Parts: sequence; C-alpha cells; structure tokens
Amino acid sequence: MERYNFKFVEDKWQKYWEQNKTFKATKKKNQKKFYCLEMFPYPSGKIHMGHVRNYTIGDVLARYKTLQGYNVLHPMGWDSFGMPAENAARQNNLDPKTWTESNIENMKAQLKKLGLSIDWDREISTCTPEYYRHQQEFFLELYDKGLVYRKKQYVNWDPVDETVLANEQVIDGKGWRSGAMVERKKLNQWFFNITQFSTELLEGLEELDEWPNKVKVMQKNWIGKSFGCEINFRIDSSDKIDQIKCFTTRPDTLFGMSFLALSVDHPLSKFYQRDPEFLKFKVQCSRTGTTEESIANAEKIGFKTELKAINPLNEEVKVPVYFANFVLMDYGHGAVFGCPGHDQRDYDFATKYNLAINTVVTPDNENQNYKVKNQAYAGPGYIINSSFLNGLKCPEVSVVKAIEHIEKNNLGKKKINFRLKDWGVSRQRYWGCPIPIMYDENNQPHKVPKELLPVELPKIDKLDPSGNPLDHDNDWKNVTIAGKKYTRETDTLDTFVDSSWYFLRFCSPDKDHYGFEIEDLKYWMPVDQYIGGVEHAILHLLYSRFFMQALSHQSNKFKITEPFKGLFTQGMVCHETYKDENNNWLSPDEIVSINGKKFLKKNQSKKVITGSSESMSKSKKNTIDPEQMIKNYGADAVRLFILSDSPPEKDVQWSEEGMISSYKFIQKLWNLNEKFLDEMGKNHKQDKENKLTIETNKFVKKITHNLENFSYNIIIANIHELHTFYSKELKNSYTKKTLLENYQKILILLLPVLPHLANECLENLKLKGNFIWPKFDSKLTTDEDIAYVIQINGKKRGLIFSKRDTDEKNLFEKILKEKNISKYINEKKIQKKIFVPNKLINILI
RNA sequence: GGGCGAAUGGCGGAACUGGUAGACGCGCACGACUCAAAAUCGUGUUUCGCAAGAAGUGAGAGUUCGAUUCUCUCUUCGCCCA
Repeated sequence: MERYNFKFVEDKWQKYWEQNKTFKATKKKNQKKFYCLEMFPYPSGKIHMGHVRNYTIGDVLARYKTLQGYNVLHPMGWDSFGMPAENAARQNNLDPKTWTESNIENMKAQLKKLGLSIDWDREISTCTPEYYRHQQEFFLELYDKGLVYRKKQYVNWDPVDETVLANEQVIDGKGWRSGAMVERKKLNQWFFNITQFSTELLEGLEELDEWPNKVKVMQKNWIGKSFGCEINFRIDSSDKIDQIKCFTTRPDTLFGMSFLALSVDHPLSKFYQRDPEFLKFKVQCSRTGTTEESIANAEKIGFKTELKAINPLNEEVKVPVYFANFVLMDYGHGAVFGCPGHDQRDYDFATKYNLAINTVVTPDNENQNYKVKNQAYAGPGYIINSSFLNGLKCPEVSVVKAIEHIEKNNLGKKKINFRLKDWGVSRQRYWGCPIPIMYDENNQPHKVPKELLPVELPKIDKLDPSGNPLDHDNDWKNVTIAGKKYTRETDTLDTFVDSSWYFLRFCSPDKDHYGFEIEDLKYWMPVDQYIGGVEHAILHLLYSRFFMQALSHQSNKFKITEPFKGLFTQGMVCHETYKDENNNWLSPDEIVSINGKKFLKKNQSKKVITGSSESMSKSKKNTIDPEQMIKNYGADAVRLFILSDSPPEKDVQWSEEGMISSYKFIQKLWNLNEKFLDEMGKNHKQDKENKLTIETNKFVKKITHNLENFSYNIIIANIHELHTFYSKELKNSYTKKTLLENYQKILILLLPVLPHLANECLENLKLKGNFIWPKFDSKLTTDEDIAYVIQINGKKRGLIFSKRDTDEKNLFEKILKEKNISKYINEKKIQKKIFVPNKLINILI
C-alpha cells in the first residue's frame, strides 16, 4: 500500500482553494444563504487549541451547508485592539501596530494550514482606520440619538495598569490582569445607554429558540428585572430635606424597618461636605469595590446623621438615617430602608450599630412567635407583626398587597427595576478606537465633524511605562478647526465595542462610505450560526444585541434587532497537568512515558507527578501547539481528533495517543481508497447483493442527522464504522457502477470533516468541483429482517430474527420453537403478552 | 445562599419519541507477521462466575409489562449569579 502523503495533498488543496477562490461569497438573490460565523480571534501571536476546536466546528458546518446548496458566507477577521498589544509593545520596545500586524500574518498562515473554508477576501481587522472610522460614525450617530452620554462616575481603578476595569474584570477585589487591589475613583466617562433597551433585550431572548437555554438564563439574570416600588419616606422636622425616595423589592417587610441608608453620593450628602467626619467616612467607602460581590463581603460601615425617617405604614416609628457603604447611587435612588431581620446586609449593619432587629416573616405559619437569630431570614414564609399584612404568604402575596396599599395611600408607586447598568465604554488606553469627541475651552464636548473622520491614532515610537500615551501627545491632542481650538478626547473605546458590529462589516467589507451596505445586510444577516466560547455568554453577546437595538433605534432602514439566529457554545480543550518534585509545572514535551509511568525526558530517573486535566493555559504549561501537530500529523488528522472524543459543547481532553490514532486512521481511509480503486479495476459483471447500497444509505442518514444536531463526535464514530464495514464488504464483488455510486457518496460525507483527503480521493475518481450532499432513500434505510427482542417478565431472554411486520401470533409460534427461550415459559400460565411491532414481545407469566 | 446543568466500564464517551445498556475511540491482554523490536493485521475486553446464570447507568423511592431516559427526595461535581 502506498503511504498517504498528507503534506503534499494538504498543501495542494490549500493552494487550489486559494487560487480558485473556492470560498468566495457573493450575493446570489435566488439562492438561500447561510451565514456561518465563529468568534473572531484576538491576534495574540499563535493560534491555540481552543481556536482549532472553534474553527473546525465552524468549518464542518460551513462546508456541510455549502454541499447542501446554501450560499455560504464564512468570513474571518481580527479583534485586534486591546491591552496585550500595549503590554507587549512596552516590554519589547516597539509599537502595538507592528506587533499586531505581524501576529495577524502569522496566525493567518496557521489558520490556512487547518484547511478552513474561509473567504479571506472579506478579512477585516478592527485596529485599522478603515474599520474604526465607521465605528466612530456609529458613535456619533448614537450620540445624536441620545444613546451616548458622559457622566462622572465611580469606576474600578486598577492602580497598576492605570485603567478602568469593568465589574467582571474585578476578581476578589483585584484586577484580573494585574492582580492589584482595585480602588474606587471618580472619573468622567462615556456611556452607552444600554438600559434604555432593558425590556427589549430581555424580551428578545424569548425569540431566540436556537440559543442554548443556559446562555439565555445567564443574560436574563444579568439584566435582572425585578418588581418593587418606590416609597417616599417623610423626614421628621428637618430643614435640609423633607422626604427621601427609596426603591425596594420587599415593601412587605416595611414594618420591620429600623434604619434608612443612603449612598455617600446621595444629594443629601451636600449638607455634610464640610463635616470632617463625613469626609473621612467617604474615603473609607472608596476602599470598597463597586461589584455586588465586594459590597456583600465588605464590612458594613455607616455615618449617622441627625435625621429621623418616619415609617409610612406606622407613623409612630421614627428611625435613624445613615450614609452607608453598601448603598450605591446607581441602584434605585441611592437610598434603601433597612430591615435587618430579613436582609443579611441590613442585619450585619444593625448588629454593628446596635439597631433593632424586628421579625416580620416567619418561615412557618404555626410559629407566630418566631424570632430571627444569628442571621437574617430571607426565605419564604408568612408575614407577622405587620398589622394589615399579617398572615399573608410571603413574598408572592404580601409584596402585591403591600404595593397596593402604598399606591392607594399615595405613599409611593409600583416600579420595575433592572440590575443592568449602562455600559461604560471609556478606556484610558492607547491601543483602541479613539472617541471622536473634542472639547472646547470650557471643556464642553463637541462631535468631530464627519468629514474629519477617522480620528486616527497617532504613531507612537515608544510607549511610556504607564498611563495613557494619548494624554501625553500634545501634537495629536490639540486641534484647531475653523480657527477654534479644541482638545481631543484621549480615552479610547472598550474593545467590546469593536466586536459589537464586526459581523455587519463582514457583509460589506469594502464599502467605505459607511460601515455597511443595507442591501448586503438584508441578504446576509442575521448570522445563521454563531459559534464560540461560553465565556462570552453575557457581555459580548449582550453588547452586540444592544448595538443592533441602538442602530435600529429611530431608523427606518436598519431593522435588525437580533444579530445571531443560532448560537453554539463549544467547550474548552483540556490536557493533563504535570509537576516535578519541586512542584514546578512541566510542559508535556518535557515528559517521557515509560510503561505507563511518566518521567522527565532529560533525566529519566526523575519521576513526574501527573495532575488533573485542566483547560490549556500557559501558566500551567499544559498547552499543545497546534502548528506542531499539523506539521506532524496533518490538518485532517488534527480536525478528526479535535472532534472525536467529546461532544462539541463539552470540554475535550487532548491526548497524544488519541492524536496518533487519528493520524493512523487517515492512512486506513487512504488504504480503503486503494481497495475501492482496485475493485473498480476488476470490472465485475454483476452485483451479488445490494448490501453496499443499503449500508451507504444508512450512513447518509446517520451522518446527516448527526450533522444537524452538532453531534460531531458521533460522526467520527460513524466514519470509523463506515471504514470497518466497507473494508470487509468489498470482498463481495460489486460492479464498477455500484462501487462508484456508493463510494462517491461516502467521500462527500467525508468532505466536511476531512476536506483534503476526501477531495483527493474524489479527484482520483476523476471528480472535481460542485458536489451535492447525498440524499438517502428511506425505503432502503428500513430493515427487512428484524431482530425481535424477547422478554419474559420484562427481562431480555433472547432474540428472534424474522421478517418486518411479523404479527404477534407468528412470532409467538417461533418463540415456542426456540428452546433457549421457551424453557422460561415451560408450562407456566401466560398472564399477558405485550407486543410492540417490529421491536419486541414481552411475555408475562 | 439562589439559578442552571451533569453523574453510564480502567478512561473519553454512545443509546432517535421509555423497548437488546456500554456504539466508536483510547488503554489493556492474547495471537499472527518478525532473528527481534517498531509498525501493521486479527481476537478479546462492564463486574462476579469454569459454566449455566446473576448483578449492573451516583444513592433511595415512585409511575410502567418494561426506566440511562419520566416524577420526587438525597449525595457529589461543574458553571453562572451572589
């Protein structure tokens, strides 16, 4: 047998695809389209196994849909702004642009070696002025629509990276990248008004029936719609303020109130700005982060005012008013009432300041004397000690009743609140899209005129060790327009903005008058299948959905509100971890395996400790370089293996053994190809049977079904079965016609997963070009001979082979003839027979 | 603490609407080829048992002629939110 030369074959087909522009997508009005998109990569320098998995899954789908006759759009680009470029540039003393561009070149070459069916003519890169100028146009458009605004706000400030962090970038109160303790700092920031679409973003989820439920639940929780009410608390004889407005989801616990807490930024704080104690307290508060988590964990502290708030349901009760660190201005109205009995934060606060802890909910209606002890009780139950609310089921009934009462007596009103906050998009960074705003002498913002777009990033030879280079570049910063002097905005946009509309750009990558051509979008959008990691389940997907809302807002042309029709989230690629005796991580290629035990390669007397399998990461050194794998085993083998071991939505374990076995299997398929060619050369006169055609039909059915369900791991199993079957079956001489007909179908089934090998084999059959996915004949996929399962009392006792549609009577007669089965029946009386046609018979005795 | 999901051989994992549990792969064992090894090919591989057979899908219950699949309780693990 000839060895399969994967290097030659893969190189040949990759060149062929490139030269023939096989995957170039053009609008075809009369053909149904399919937009297949994988999350575009950050150009870090090299592709990793996660990319291999992501893009292989997408490629299988794109190729399958093409074979099915769809006009497929399958583009690729680069999410090329962001911090790593800046960090690398600082370390290596070069500019981020050079670093990024060389990374892109390198990664593109690597992706091409995977044999992906990508239309590279549509390649885009977010860090190019050709891309971000349109983003600047969108920014100004949103500004005109009132969806962009500037406000001073506390932000999570990372003192090491000198940048603002999003809440999710703060982990345990520390910066996700630098690990430094995050501080609260007030800065002027640009915001996208994402909360304006809270309802749309929430309700839109219901339409997305091709999204994983998990992701929809996460987004739903993130948006966090809650019902409650605003309550106006009168303040007892004060000249500062006569009432304070609070938002609460638990008005039914109002009788348990023992204090009122305000954010330090509450308007009332202006009366205390000269109080040194208050200022000291404010500084203390700034040490608490802004995430819900850090607030929950931080020690609750307060500043007591002389004010007394009156309980609107019981005017006898007057409670102290505090400023407290666990109340934030951007939730509700920056004021909450404290009910320590039934809220843990309030409980902690009350304990510290010796405030009353009243019980107004009992978990058990029988226990009317229930008292909260040691911790707050936030669970369900029945209301007690609360006048007209007593006995009501809590919270379902009691909240509704409480709101009703409050509205009726003009004490407040029903309100819906969202957890979702506006999207802060300012970043104090160089390597991002400049915000097209400039300030006049009075620090008033002005739009940069459209004809002066793009606002390009200045060339910077050397980055300062810290801070924002744009802020230091006076030549760039100061502009004069029509004789008037302005200073540019020096913040750049969050890179999540770049990725919130790139899928639109892919539809019209060359249009320079605007970010897209509406006619192109009408044809290609929405993305039919979006594929990527579940780590983007919330932010990237929510921001993209918001961006569509924003673009369609007040527009009579742009109508897309949901960008991704189908979503698939793939699992991670894992690998065993290794450590030496000094607890240092070891990489897989430092290790040698002898008799199942692992040793250090360079010193084989030293044992290696094998740890659990974890997602590949540089820090644990358990990464495998895809380029090396492709070089050693070929792209088809790598594609085969990355799909084979686990369902795509779950984590997969990389193993060298598995990889080698896939590599060997490619050779086996090549051997099968030779066998087919041999058999065809023999020119047999007549088919002895039609088993070949029957089985081919079954494989077409199975593989089609598994492709439709993303069961790609099972497809690999099917291909193995297919190989086993045909290698044996070819011994029964078939005519050239039958062989050719069937083999061609089989090879087309292999095309999505193994494009190089399958194309090469097809070419050997003198076939090239436009293949069509085979259809199966359902007459041939139903078996004529059926193995009937025979059960006695529900237990399997044997099989009986009989023709399809054998009736119960005939089958039972057969059973009695089979000693192995009839011995169980003997002379016992048969109580009942259950007969499932073409499946089984269950005899109860 | 809340929400969502998962649990099947030594391992990764199959099993369409309840109907032959363990497809396929890895690993392992044996055999063939070889002076030998690698490679390749073949056979076997849930557990207990020589066998007939019995048990068996995290644990316990329930529905059913029949449950990996449906319902309830519990345990453990994972993810998200706190």
